[in-house]
Amino acid sequence: MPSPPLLALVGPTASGKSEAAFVIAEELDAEVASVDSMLLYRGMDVGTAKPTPAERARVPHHLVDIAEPSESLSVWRFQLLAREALAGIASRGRCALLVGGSGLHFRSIVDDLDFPATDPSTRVALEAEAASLGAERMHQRLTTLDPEAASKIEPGNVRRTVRALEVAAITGRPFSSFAHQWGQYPVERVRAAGVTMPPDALARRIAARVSAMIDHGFIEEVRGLVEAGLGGWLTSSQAIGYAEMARHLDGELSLDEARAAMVKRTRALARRQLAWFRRDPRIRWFEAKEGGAADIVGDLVEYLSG
RNA sequence: GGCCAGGUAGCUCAGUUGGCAGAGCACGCGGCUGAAAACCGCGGUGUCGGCAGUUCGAUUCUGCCCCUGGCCA
Repeated sequence: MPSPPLLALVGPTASGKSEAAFVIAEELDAEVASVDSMLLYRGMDVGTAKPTPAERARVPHHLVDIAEPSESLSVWRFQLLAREALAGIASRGRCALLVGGSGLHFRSIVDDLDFPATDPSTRVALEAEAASLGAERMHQRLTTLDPEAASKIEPGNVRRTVRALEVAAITGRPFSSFAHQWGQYPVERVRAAGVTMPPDALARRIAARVSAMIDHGFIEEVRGLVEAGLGGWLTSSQAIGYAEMARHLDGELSLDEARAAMVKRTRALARRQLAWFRRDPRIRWFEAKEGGAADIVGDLVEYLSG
């Protein structure tokens, strides 16, 4: 890890992180490394509230627009690319400002998580088994193979159960043996500021942002992506708004229903993001009001510049 | 004004032959290592419209009142 600690600005979606990040990065002469699982995809701009090219020309942004929506960029690959990006920033003698709300991606950068390998054919076989046997039977099998992992994964969670079985099958090691660092949060690695906001203020910002997206070409953006093949189990097709708007274009949902679903999912996302970051003891929290993180940028700069 | 239907959780409603009120959604909380904006789990938050009456006990039965919707004037 680079000797000046990594700087980070985290928090729930719609809290104004990106906006504040420009100012902070300029103040601190930093480059932004996005920690966002959806900003990775090219062409998904409006619905992800991606900083515009003009904004990104002002301050260099990394880990944005590095994959096609038709591919799924896993956390594992994100970690590799993030390390490259960070090395590049360090080689320029600048410091990196991590900005985003994807908790696992954040930890993949600051905590050197060791993601065990995957194998498509093993995965497919296990998924087929799970489909016929059911989640509980797979979970029972995991209990005999890796009791520790099984105790942490809910019996109804097929996806994680299958993944744990897959890891055991390919690596010969129990899935749980890869999670050693999970409960550790090395403080020296990162200086992180977190943005919170009163729940009702955040809810209003989310509703306003969803409406603004729809007014600024989101429907056209999704139409184009669907025509280009977005759909199925692609990561990109599960992004909030894209799934709902595709259904609207299919005539399954009215525009108002799609809008309401977007707001609902975004609020649920914000809650989960907060739950994720809340227990990271490294994060120093700053409460913003209706105006979002931009209004408290002075405090953020002061803390991050240490 | 008359007749009918209804008033129970933030919303839509169920229910109690009279015995501490319950579903879905919303909301809150939690978990998380190669799909993570994914995936999974936990939690009922309440003057049962108001005031009287009957009763050991009323959200439930009775009376009056208030409110909402529909139909008729």
